[in-house]
Amino acid sequence: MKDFNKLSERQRNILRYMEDYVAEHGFPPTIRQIGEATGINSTSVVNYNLNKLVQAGYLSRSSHVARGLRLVVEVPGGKKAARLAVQAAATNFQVPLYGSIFASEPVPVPEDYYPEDNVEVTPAMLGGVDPAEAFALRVKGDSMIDAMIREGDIVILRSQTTANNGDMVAVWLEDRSETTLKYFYRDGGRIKLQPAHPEMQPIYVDPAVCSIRGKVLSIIRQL
Amino acid sequence: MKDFNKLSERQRNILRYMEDYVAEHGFPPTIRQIGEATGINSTSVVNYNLNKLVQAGYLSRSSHVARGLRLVVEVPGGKKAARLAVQAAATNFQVPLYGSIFASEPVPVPEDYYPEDNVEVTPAMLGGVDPAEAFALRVKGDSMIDAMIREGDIVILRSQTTANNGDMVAVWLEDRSETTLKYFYRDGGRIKLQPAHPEMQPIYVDPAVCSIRGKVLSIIRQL
DNA sequence: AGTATAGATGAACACCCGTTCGGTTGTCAA
DNA sequence: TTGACAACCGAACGGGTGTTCATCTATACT
Repeated sequence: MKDFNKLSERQRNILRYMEDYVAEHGFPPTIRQIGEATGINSTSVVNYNLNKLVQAGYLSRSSHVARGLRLVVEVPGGKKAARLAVQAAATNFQVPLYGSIFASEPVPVPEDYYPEDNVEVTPAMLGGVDPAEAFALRVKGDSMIDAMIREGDIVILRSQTTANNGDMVAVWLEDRSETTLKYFYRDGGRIKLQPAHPEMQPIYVDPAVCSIRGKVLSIIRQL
Repeated sequence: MKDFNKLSERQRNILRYMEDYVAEHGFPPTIRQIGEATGINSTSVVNYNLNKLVQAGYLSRSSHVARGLRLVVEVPGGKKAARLAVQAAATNFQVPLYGSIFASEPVPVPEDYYPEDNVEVTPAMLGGVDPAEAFALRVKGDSMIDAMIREGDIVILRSQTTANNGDMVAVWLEDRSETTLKYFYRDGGRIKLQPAHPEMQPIYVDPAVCSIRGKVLSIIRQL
Protein backbone atom coordinates (compact mmCIF):
# COMPACT_ATOMS: atom_id res chain seq x y z
CA MET A 1 0.00 0.00 0.00
CA LYS A 2 1.42 3.32 -1.09
CA ASP A 3 1.45 6.11 1.45
CA PHE A 4 0.97 9.44 -0.23
CA ASN A 5 2.00 11.26 2.92
CA LYS A 6 5.44 9.68 2.94
CA LEU A 7 6.35 11.87 -0.02
CA SER A 8 7.80 15.34 0.24
CA GLU A 9 5.64 18.37 -0.47
CA ARG A 10 7.45 18.85 -3.77
CA GLN A 11 6.86 15.28 -4.82
CA ARG A 12 3.15 15.52 -4.07
CA ASN A 13 2.97 18.73 -6.06
CA ILE A 14 4.71 17.05 -8.97
CA LEU A 15 2.20 14.21 -9.00
CA ARG A 16 -0.78 16.54 -8.84
CA TYR A 17 0.61 18.69 -11.61
CA MET A 18 1.32 15.61 -13.70
CA GLU A 19 -2.24 14.43 -13.37
CA ASP A 20 -3.74 17.81 -14.12
CA TYR A 21 -1.47 18.39 -17.08
CA VAL A 22 -2.18 15.01 -18.65
CA ALA A 23 -5.89 15.47 -18.13
CA GLU A 24 -5.75 18.83 -19.85
CA HIS A 25 -3.31 18.16 -22.69
CA GLY A 26 -3.42 14.44 -23.34
CA PHE A 27 0.34 14.07 -23.00
CA PRO A 28 2.78 14.48 -20.10
CA PRO A 29 4.68 17.69 -19.26
CA THR A 30 8.42 18.23 -19.66
CA ILE A 31 10.86 18.41 -16.79
CA ARG A 32 11.09 22.16 -17.20
CA GLN A 33 7.32 22.59 -17.14
CA ILE A 34 7.14 20.58 -13.94
CA GLY A 35 9.87 22.72 -12.43
CA GLU A 36 8.14 25.93 -13.37
CA ALA A 37 4.80 24.75 -12.01
CA THR A 38 6.17 23.51 -8.71
CA GLY A 39 8.71 26.23 -8.00
CA ILE A 40 11.83 24.21 -8.70
CA ASN A 41 14.55 26.19 -10.38
CA SER A 42 16.82 23.40 -11.57
CA THR A 43 15.93 20.69 -14.05
CA SER A 44 18.23 18.32 -12.24
CA VAL A 45 16.18 18.63 -9.06
CA VAL A 46 13.01 17.83 -10.96
CA ASN A 47 14.82 14.87 -12.46
CA TYR A 48 15.98 13.86 -9.00
CA ASN A 49 12.49 13.93 -7.57
CA LEU A 50 11.01 12.15 -10.57
CA ASN A 51 13.41 9.29 -9.98
CA LYS A 52 12.37 9.23 -6.35
CA LEU A 53 8.76 8.95 -7.44
CA VAL A 54 9.62 6.12 -9.81
CA GLN A 55 11.37 4.37 -6.95
CA ALA A 56 8.32 4.86 -4.76
CA GLY A 57 6.12 3.35 -7.44
CA TYR A 58 4.11 6.40 -8.43
CA LEU A 59 5.57 6.94 -11.90
CA SER A 60 7.33 5.13 -14.64
CA ARG A 61 9.73 6.75 -17.07
CA SER A 62 11.15 6.09 -20.50
CA SER A 63 14.74 7.19 -20.55
CA HIS A 64 15.97 9.72 -23.11
CA VAL A 65 12.43 10.31 -24.32
CA ALA A 66 10.79 13.69 -24.40
CA ARG A 67 7.81 13.70 -22.02
CA GLY A 68 8.50 10.02 -21.27
CA LEU A 69 6.45 9.94 -18.08
CA ARG A 70 3.50 7.89 -16.96
CA LEU A 71 1.44 7.90 -13.79
CA VAL A 72 1.07 4.41 -12.38
CA VAL A 73 -1.28 5.13 -9.49
CA GLU A 74 -4.11 7.51 -8.93
CA VAL A 75 -3.13 10.67 -7.14
CA PRO A 76 -5.32 11.85 -4.29
CA GLY A 77 -6.34 15.43 -4.82
CA GLY A 78 -5.84 15.46 -8.58
CA LYS A 79 -8.56 17.14 -10.58
CA LYS A 80 -9.28 14.35 -13.00
CA ALA A 81 -8.06 10.83 -13.52
CA ALA A 82 -5.72 10.28 -16.44
CA ARG A 83 -7.66 7.20 -17.28
CA LEU A 84 -5.68 5.70 -20.07
CA ALA A 85 -2.27 5.94 -18.45
CA VAL A 86 -3.53 4.65 -15.16
CA GLN A 87 -5.27 1.70 -16.70
CA ALA A 88 -2.32 0.78 -18.83
CA ALA A 89 0.05 0.81 -15.90
CA ALA A 90 -2.01 -0.26 -12.92
CA THR A 91 -2.53 -3.78 -14.21
CA ASN A 92 -0.07 -6.37 -15.39
CA PHE A 93 2.21 -6.13 -18.38
CA GLN A 94 2.94 -8.77 -20.95
CA VAL A 95 6.67 -8.92 -21.52
CA PRO A 96 7.95 -10.82 -24.58
CA LEU A 97 10.03 -13.91 -23.91
CA TYR A 98 12.85 -14.10 -26.45
CA GLY A 99 14.12 -17.56 -25.61
CA SER A 100 16.70 -19.04 -23.33
CA ILE A 101 19.94 -17.76 -21.94
CA PHE A 102 22.89 -20.16 -21.94
CA ALA A 103 26.34 -19.57 -20.58
CA SER A 104 27.80 -20.69 -23.89
CA GLU A 105 25.76 -18.56 -26.28
CA PRO A 106 25.13 -14.85 -26.77
CA VAL A 107 22.03 -13.35 -25.25
CA PRO A 108 19.03 -13.29 -27.56
CA VAL A 109 18.10 -9.65 -27.81
CA PRO A 110 14.89 -8.16 -29.19
CA GLU A 111 16.59 -6.76 -32.28
CA ASP A 112 17.60 -10.17 -33.57
CA TYR A 113 14.80 -12.54 -32.57
CA TYR A 114 11.06 -12.90 -32.49
CA PRO A 115 9.38 -13.52 -29.17
CA GLU A 116 8.27 -17.07 -28.54
CA ASP A 117 5.96 -16.31 -25.65
CA ASN A 118 4.82 -13.67 -23.21
CA VAL A 119 5.51 -13.41 -19.51
CA GLU A 120 3.10 -11.62 -17.25
CA VAL A 121 4.70 -9.26 -14.77
CA THR A 122 3.48 -6.71 -12.26
CA PRO A 123 4.42 -3.05 -12.66
CA ALA A 124 6.68 -3.27 -9.60
CA MET A 125 8.79 -5.90 -11.29
CA LEU A 126 9.70 -3.48 -14.05
CA GLY A 127 10.88 -0.88 -11.56
CA GLY A 128 9.39 1.97 -13.55
CA VAL A 129 11.00 0.97 -16.82
CA ASP A 130 8.95 1.38 -19.97
CA PRO A 131 7.31 -2.00 -20.64
CA ALA A 132 8.19 -1.63 -24.30
CA GLU A 133 11.89 -1.69 -23.38
CA ALA A 134 11.64 -4.84 -21.28
CA PHE A 135 12.02 -8.44 -22.33
CA ALA A 136 12.34 -11.81 -20.66
CA LEU A 137 14.66 -14.81 -20.93
CA ARG A 138 14.46 -18.31 -19.52
CA VAL A 139 17.59 -19.63 -17.84
CA LYS A 140 18.95 -22.93 -19.13
CA GLY A 141 21.55 -24.92 -17.28
CA ASP A 142 23.09 -24.33 -13.90
CA SER A 143 25.84 -22.11 -15.17
CA MET A 144 24.31 -19.01 -13.62
CA ILE A 145 24.62 -20.39 -10.12
CA ASP A 146 27.17 -17.74 -9.25
CA ALA A 147 24.45 -15.18 -9.97
CA MET A 148 22.12 -17.01 -7.58
CA ILE A 149 20.00 -17.97 -10.54
CA ARG A 150 18.79 -21.45 -11.30
CA GLU A 151 17.69 -23.48 -14.27
CA GLY A 152 14.14 -22.47 -15.09
CA ASP A 153 14.24 -19.00 -13.60
CA ILE A 154 12.79 -16.18 -15.66
CA VAL A 155 14.97 -13.09 -15.96
CA ILE A 156 13.35 -9.76 -16.80
CA LEU A 157 15.71 -7.35 -18.54
CA ARG A 158 15.79 -3.90 -20.03
CA SER A 159 17.49 -3.82 -23.39
CA GLN A 160 20.53 -1.55 -23.19
CA THR A 161 24.21 -1.48 -24.16
CA THR A 162 25.58 0.61 -21.31
CA ALA A 163 25.27 0.27 -17.56
CA ASN A 164 25.82 2.13 -14.31
CA ASN A 165 27.85 0.93 -11.38
CA GLY A 166 25.89 -1.57 -9.34
CA ASP A 167 23.56 -2.69 -12.11
CA MET A 168 23.22 -6.39 -12.69
CA VAL A 169 23.83 -6.85 -16.39
CA ALA A 170 23.73 -9.58 -18.99
CA VAL A 171 27.04 -9.45 -20.84
CA TRP A 172 28.63 -11.37 -23.66
CA LEU A 173 32.37 -11.86 -23.12
CA GLU A 174 33.90 -12.24 -26.55
CA ASP A 175 37.26 -13.60 -25.46
CA ARG A 176 35.64 -16.32 -23.39
CA SER A 177 32.64 -16.86 -25.69
CA GLU A 178 30.50 -16.73 -22.62
CA THR A 179 27.29 -15.07 -21.48
CA THR A 180 27.03 -14.19 -17.82
CA LEU A 181 24.93 -12.22 -15.37
CA LYS A 182 26.96 -10.16 -12.95
CA TYR A 183 27.06 -6.87 -11.10
CA PHE A 184 28.73 -4.19 -13.17
CA TYR A 185 31.37 -1.76 -11.91
CA ARG A 186 33.83 0.48 -13.71
CA ASP A 187 37.26 0.10 -12.16
CA GLY A 188 39.74 2.43 -13.80
CA GLY A 189 40.09 1.40 -17.42
CA ARG A 190 38.72 -2.07 -16.79
CA ILE A 191 35.32 -3.45 -15.97
CA LYS A 192 34.77 -5.40 -12.78
CA LEU A 193 32.08 -8.09 -12.92
CA GLN A 194 31.03 -9.18 -9.47
CA PRO A 195 29.02 -12.38 -8.96
CA ALA A 196 25.89 -12.09 -6.87
CA HIS A 197 27.09 -14.90 -4.63
CA PRO A 198 28.90 -13.09 -1.79
CA GLU A 199 31.70 -15.64 -1.52
CA MET A 200 32.71 -15.66 -5.15
CA GLN A 201 35.47 -13.54 -6.62
CA PRO A 202 34.95 -10.83 -9.24
CA ILE A 203 36.49 -11.02 -12.67
CA TYR A 204 38.08 -8.12 -14.51
CA VAL A 205 37.63 -7.68 -18.24
CA ASP A 206 38.61 -5.28 -21.00
CA PRO A 207 35.66 -3.08 -22.07
CA ALA A 208 36.46 -3.96 -25.68
CA VAL A 209 35.51 -7.61 -25.23
CA CYS A 210 32.60 -7.02 -22.86
CA SER A 211 29.36 -6.24 -24.66
CA ILE A 212 26.41 -5.39 -22.47
CA ARG A 213 23.09 -6.74 -23.72
CA GLY A 214 20.72 -5.69 -20.98
CA LYS A 215 20.16 -4.73 -17.39
CA VAL A 216 18.43 -7.19 -15.10
CA LEU A 217 15.26 -5.76 -13.59
CA SER A 218 13.98 -8.77 -11.71
CA ILE A 219 13.99 -12.53 -11.49
CA ILE A 220 11.03 -14.88 -11.11
CA ARG A 221 11.26 -18.44 -9.90
CA GLN A 222 8.15 -20.57 -10.02
CA LEU A 223 8.24 -23.94 -8.32
CA MET B 1 -20.00 11.48 -38.04
CA LYS B 2 -16.55 11.33 -39.52
CA ASP B 3 -15.98 9.04 -42.45
CA PHE B 4 -12.93 6.98 -41.76
CA ASN B 5 -12.81 5.77 -45.36
CA LYS B 6 -12.40 9.26 -46.76
CA LEU B 7 -8.84 9.25 -45.43
CA SER B 8 -5.84 7.92 -47.29
CA GLU B 9 -4.34 4.59 -46.35
CA ARG B 10 -1.40 6.38 -44.76
CA GLN B 11 -3.61 8.58 -42.71
CA ARG B 12 -5.59 5.62 -41.39
CA ASN B 13 -2.34 3.88 -40.50
CA ILE B 14 -1.17 6.95 -38.65
CA LEU B 15 -4.32 7.04 -36.56
CA ARG B 16 -4.14 3.34 -35.72
CA TYR B 17 -0.50 3.63 -34.77
CA MET B 18 -1.25 6.67 -32.64
CA GLU B 19 -3.87 4.82 -30.67
CA ASP B 20 -1.73 1.72 -30.19
CA TYR B 21 1.27 3.74 -29.13
CA VAL B 22 -0.63 5.82 -26.62
CA ALA B 23 -2.27 2.71 -25.20
CA GLU B 24 1.11 1.09 -24.71
CA HIS B 25 3.19 4.03 -23.52
CA GLY B 26 0.80 6.54 -22.03
CA PHE B 27 2.12 9.36 -24.22
CA PRO B 28 2.03 10.09 -27.97
CA PRO B 29 4.73 9.13 -30.48
CA THR B 30 7.07 11.52 -32.30
CA ILE B 31 6.79 12.41 -35.96
CA ARG B 32 9.76 10.19 -36.73
CA GLN B 33 8.29 7.23 -34.88
CA ILE B 34 5.07 7.61 -36.82
CA GLY B 35 7.03 7.73 -40.06
CA GLU B 36 9.01 4.63 -39.22
CA ALA B 37 5.90 2.70 -38.22
CA THR B 38 3.89 3.64 -41.28
CA GLY B 39 6.61 3.46 -43.92
CA ILE B 40 7.00 7.18 -44.48
CA ASN B 41 10.57 8.21 -45.09
CA SER B 42 10.33 11.93 -44.57
CA THR B 43 9.32 13.76 -41.44
CA SER B 44 7.78 16.47 -43.53
CA VAL B 45 5.34 14.00 -45.06
CA VAL B 46 4.27 12.84 -41.65
CA ASN B 47 3.87 16.46 -40.68
CA TYR B 48 1.86 17.08 -43.81
CA ASN B 49 -0.49 14.18 -43.12
CA LEU B 50 -0.84 15.07 -39.48
CA ASN B 51 -2.03 18.51 -40.49
CA LYS B 52 -4.49 16.88 -42.83
CA LEU B 53 -5.81 14.79 -39.97
CA VAL B 54 -6.14 17.85 -37.79
CA GLN B 55 -8.07 19.53 -40.56
CA ALA B 56 -10.32 16.48 -40.85
CA GLY B 57 -11.01 16.58 -37.13
CA TYR B 58 -9.27 13.41 -36.07
CA LEU B 59 -6.37 14.95 -34.15
CA SER B 60 -5.37 18.08 -32.40
CA ARG B 61 -1.83 19.35 -32.19
CA SER B 62 0.19 21.65 -29.98
CA SER B 63 2.72 23.37 -32.19
CA HIS B 64 6.41 23.32 -31.36
CA VAL B 65 5.78 20.78 -28.63
CA ALA B 66 7.45 17.37 -28.52
CA ARG B 67 4.82 14.67 -28.88
CA GLY B 68 2.16 17.37 -28.90
CA LEU B 69 -0.54 15.17 -30.38
CA ARG B 70 -3.97 14.11 -29.20
CA LEU B 71 -6.56 11.81 -30.68
CA VAL B 72 -9.97 13.39 -30.65
CA VAL B 73 -12.01 10.45 -31.96
CA GLU B 74 -11.88 6.73 -31.54
CA VAL B 75 -10.18 4.78 -34.30
CA PRO B 76 -11.87 1.68 -35.73
CA GLY B 77 -9.58 -1.32 -35.61
CA GLY B 78 -7.28 0.04 -32.91
CA LYS B 79 -5.92 -2.26 -30.27
CA LYS B 80 -7.33 -0.30 -27.37
CA ALA B 81 -10.45 -2.38 -26.87
CA ALA B 82 -8.57 -5.65 -27.13
CA ARG B 83 -5.90 -4.51 -24.73
CA LEU B 84 -8.36 -3.49 -22.09
CA ALA B 85 -10.16 -6.81 -22.35
CA VAL B 86 -6.94 -8.72 -21.89
CA GLN B 87 -5.93 -6.63 -18.94
CA ALA B 88 -9.28 -7.01 -17.29
CA ALA B 89 -9.02 -10.78 -17.47
CA ALA B 90 -5.45 -10.83 -16.18
CA THR B 91 -6.05 -9.41 -12.75
CA ASN B 92 -3.37 -9.37 -10.10
CA PHE B 93 -3.62 -10.64 -6.60
CA GLN B 94 -2.55 -8.82 -3.52
CA VAL B 95 -0.73 -11.22 -1.22
CA PRO B 96 -0.12 -10.15 2.39
CA LEU B 97 3.48 -9.76 3.48
CA TYR B 98 3.88 -11.02 7.03
CA GLY B 99 7.39 -9.84 7.66
CA SER B 100 10.85 -11.21 7.27
CA ILE B 101 12.25 -14.68 7.34
CA PHE B 102 15.52 -15.21 9.27
CA ALA B 103 17.50 -18.38 9.59
CA SER B 104 17.51 -17.95 13.34
CA GLU B 105 13.82 -17.34 13.96
CA PRO B 106 10.61 -19.25 13.29
CA VAL B 107 8.65 -18.37 10.17
CA PRO B 108 6.02 -15.72 10.71
CA VAL B 109 2.78 -17.40 9.72
CA PRO B 110 -0.60 -15.79 9.09
CA GLU B 111 -2.12 -17.17 12.28
CA ASP B 112 0.32 -15.32 14.53
CA TYR B 113 0.99 -12.02 12.83
CA TYR B 114 -0.65 -9.12 11.07
CA PRO B 115 0.47 -8.28 7.56
CA GLU B 116 2.74 -5.27 7.25
CA ASP B 117 2.34 -4.79 3.53
CA ASN B 118 0.98 -6.31 0.35
CA VAL B 119 2.84 -7.84 -2.56
CA GLU B 120 1.33 -7.78 -6.01
CA VAL B 121 1.62 -11.08 -7.88
CA THR B 122 0.37 -12.49 -11.14
CA PRO B 123 -1.94 -15.53 -11.18
CA ALA B 124 0.85 -17.65 -12.66
CA MET B 125 3.01 -17.02 -9.62
CA LEU B 126 0.45 -18.64 -7.38
CA GLY B 127 0.37 -21.77 -9.51
CA GLY B 128 -3.38 -22.15 -9.15
CA VAL B 129 -3.37 -21.87 -5.36
CA ASP B 130 -6.21 -19.99 -3.74
CA PRO B 131 -4.94 -16.43 -3.20
CA ALA B 132 -6.50 -16.47 0.25
CA GLU B 133 -4.10 -19.22 1.30
CA ALA B 134 -1.00 -17.47 0.01
CA PHE B 135 1.29 -15.15 1.91
CA ALA B 136 4.66 -13.54 1.36
CA LEU B 137 7.88 -13.15 3.33
CA ARG B 138 10.93 -11.00 2.81
CA VAL B 139 14.28 -12.73 3.15
CA LYS B 140 16.75 -11.20 5.61
CA GLY B 141 20.39 -12.15 5.70
CA ASP B 142 22.33 -14.43 3.43
CA SER B 143 21.57 -17.57 5.35
CA MET B 144 19.29 -18.91 2.60
CA ILE B 145 22.08 -19.00 0.07
CA ASP B 146 21.94 -22.77 -0.03
CA ALA B 147 18.38 -22.39 -1.31
CA MET B 148 19.60 -20.00 -4.04
CA ILE B 149 17.79 -17.21 -2.26
CA ARG B 150 19.29 -13.86 -1.42
CA GLU B 151 18.77 -11.07 1.03
CA GLY B 152 15.83 -9.02 -0.19
CA ASP B 153 14.09 -11.73 -2.15
CA ILE B 154 10.35 -12.09 -1.73
CA VAL B 155 9.11 -15.62 -1.13
CA ILE B 156 5.50 -16.48 -1.92
CA LEU B 157 4.17 -19.36 0.18
CA ARG B 158 1.04 -21.35 0.71
CA SER B 159 0.29 -21.86 4.39
CA GLN B 160 0.32 -25.59 5.14
CA THR B 161 1.73 -28.06 7.68
CA THR B 162 2.26 -31.07 5.44
CA ALA B 163 4.09 -31.45 2.17
CA ASN B 164 4.58 -33.81 -0.76
CA ASN B 165 7.86 -35.13 -2.06
CA GLY B 166 9.62 -32.52 -4.16
CA ASP B 167 7.91 -29.50 -2.64
CA MET B 168 10.11 -26.67 -1.50
CA VAL B 169 9.02 -25.96 2.04
CA ALA B 170 9.71 -23.49 4.81
CA VAL B 171 10.43 -25.52 7.93
CA TRP B 172 11.32 -24.77 11.52
CA LEU B 173 13.84 -27.21 12.93
CA GLU B 174 13.29 -27.26 16.67
CA ASP B 175 16.48 -29.01 17.62
CA ARG B 176 18.58 -26.52 15.69
CA SER B 177 16.37 -23.49 16.35
CA GLU B 178 16.60 -22.73 12.67
CA THR B 179 14.30 -21.80 9.82
CA THR B 180 15.24 -23.03 6.38
CA LEU B 181 13.89 -23.41 2.86
CA LYS B 182 14.59 -26.79 1.30
CA TYR B 183 13.15 -29.47 -0.94
CA PHE B 184 11.14 -31.98 1.04
CA TYR B 185 11.35 -35.77 0.67
CA ARG B 186 10.18 -38.58 2.87
CA ASP B 187 12.95 -41.13 3.24
CA GLY B 188 11.81 -44.09 5.29
CA GLY B 189 11.03 -42.86 8.77
CA ARG B 190 13.08 -39.74 8.34
CA ILE B 191 12.69 -36.56 6.34
CA LYS B 192 15.32 -35.58 3.80
CA LEU B 193 15.79 -31.86 3.25
CA GLN B 194 17.67 -31.13 0.03
CA PRO B 195 19.17 -27.69 -0.64
CA ALA B 196 18.37 -26.12 -3.96
CA HIS B 197 22.03 -25.61 -4.70
CA PRO B 198 23.02 -28.74 -6.61
CA GLU B 199 26.38 -29.13 -4.96
CA MET B 200 25.22 -29.01 -1.39
CA GLN B 201 24.44 -32.07 0.71
CA PRO B 202 20.97 -32.89 2.07
CA ILE B 203 20.28 -33.10 5.77
CA TYR B 204 18.13 -35.75 7.44
CA VAL B 205 15.84 -34.87 10.31
CA ASP B 206 13.35 -36.54 12.61
CA PRO B 207 9.75 -35.65 11.67
CA ALA B 208 9.09 -34.84 15.33
CA VAL B 209 11.41 -31.83 15.29
CA CYS B 210 10.58 -30.67 11.75
CA SER B 211 7.52 -28.46 11.59
CA ILE B 212 6.41 -27.41 8.15
CA ARG B 213 5.09 -23.88 7.95
CA GLY B 214 4.41 -23.50 4.27
CA LYS B 215 5.14 -24.54 0.73
CA VAL B 216 7.07 -22.20 -1.52
CA LEU B 217 5.13 -21.23 -4.63
CA SER B 218 7.52 -18.74 -6.18
CA ILE B 219 10.32 -16.33 -5.53
CA ILE B 220 10.66 -12.74 -6.73
CA ARG B 221 13.90 -10.83 -6.84
CA GLN B 222 13.78 -7.15 -7.74
CA LEU B 223 17.04 -5.36 -8.39
C1' DA C 1 0.88 21.96 -74.52
C1' DG C 2 0.73 24.53 -70.37
C1' DT C 3 -0.54 24.99 -65.68
C1' DA C 4 -2.14 24.22 -61.20
C1' DT C 5 -2.45 21.17 -57.25
C1' DA C 6 -1.76 17.17 -54.08
C1' DG C 7 1.58 14.25 -52.39
C1' DA C 8 6.21 13.07 -51.52
C1' DT C 9 11.43 13.54 -50.70
C1' DG C 10 15.73 14.63 -48.22
C1' DA C 11 18.31 17.93 -46.05
C1' DA C 12 19.12 21.60 -42.95
C1' DC C 13 17.95 24.47 -39.06
C1' DA C 14 17.02 25.85 -34.44
C1' DC C 15 15.05 25.06 -30.40
C1' DC C 16 13.50 21.55 -26.95
C1' DC C 17 14.60 18.54 -23.43
C1' DG C 18 16.67 14.74 -20.74
C1' DT C 19 21.04 13.96 -18.73
C1' DT C 20 25.23 14.74 -16.26
C1' DC C 21 28.53 16.93 -13.37
C1' DG C 22 30.72 19.89 -9.96
C1' DG C 23 29.43 22.20 -6.15
C1' DT C 24 26.44 23.96 -2.03
C1' DT C 25 23.44 23.59 1.99
C1' DG C 26 21.24 21.44 5.94
C1' DT C 27 20.51 17.54 8.99
C1' DC C 28 21.72 13.82 11.79
C1' DA C 29 24.74 10.65 14.14
C1' DA C 30 29.24 9.30 15.82
C1' DT D 1 34.14 18.47 15.09
C1' DT D 2 33.82 15.21 11.48
C1' DG D 3 31.66 12.43 8.15
C1' DA D 4 27.80 10.70 5.59
C1' DC D 5 23.83 11.63 3.28
C1' DA D 6 19.65 13.68 1.19
C1' DA D 7 18.18 17.57 -1.23
C1' DC D 8 19.21 21.15 -4.13
C1' DC D 9 21.40 24.42 -7.54
C1' DG D 10 23.33 26.15 -11.99
C1' DA D 11 25.42 25.24 -16.11
C1' DA D 12 26.70 22.76 -20.02
C1' DC D 13 26.29 18.94 -23.37
C1' DG D 14 24.31 16.38 -26.98
C1' DG D 15 20.81 14.03 -29.02
C1' DG D 16 15.74 14.51 -29.87
C1' DT D 17 12.20 16.78 -32.35
C1' DG D 18 9.11 20.00 -34.92
C1' DT D 19 9.59 23.00 -38.70
C1' DT D 20 10.85 24.82 -43.15
C1' DC D 21 12.51 24.82 -47.82
C1' DA D 22 13.82 23.56 -52.55
C1' DT D 23 12.79 20.05 -55.49
C1' DC D 24 10.44 16.29 -57.76
C1' DT D 25 6.47 13.40 -59.63
C1' DA D 26 1.78 12.40 -60.97
C1' DT D 27 -2.79 13.69 -61.91
C1' DA D 28 -6.43 16.77 -63.44
C1' DC D 29 -8.01 20.75 -65.61
C1' DT D 30 -7.94 24.70 -69.19
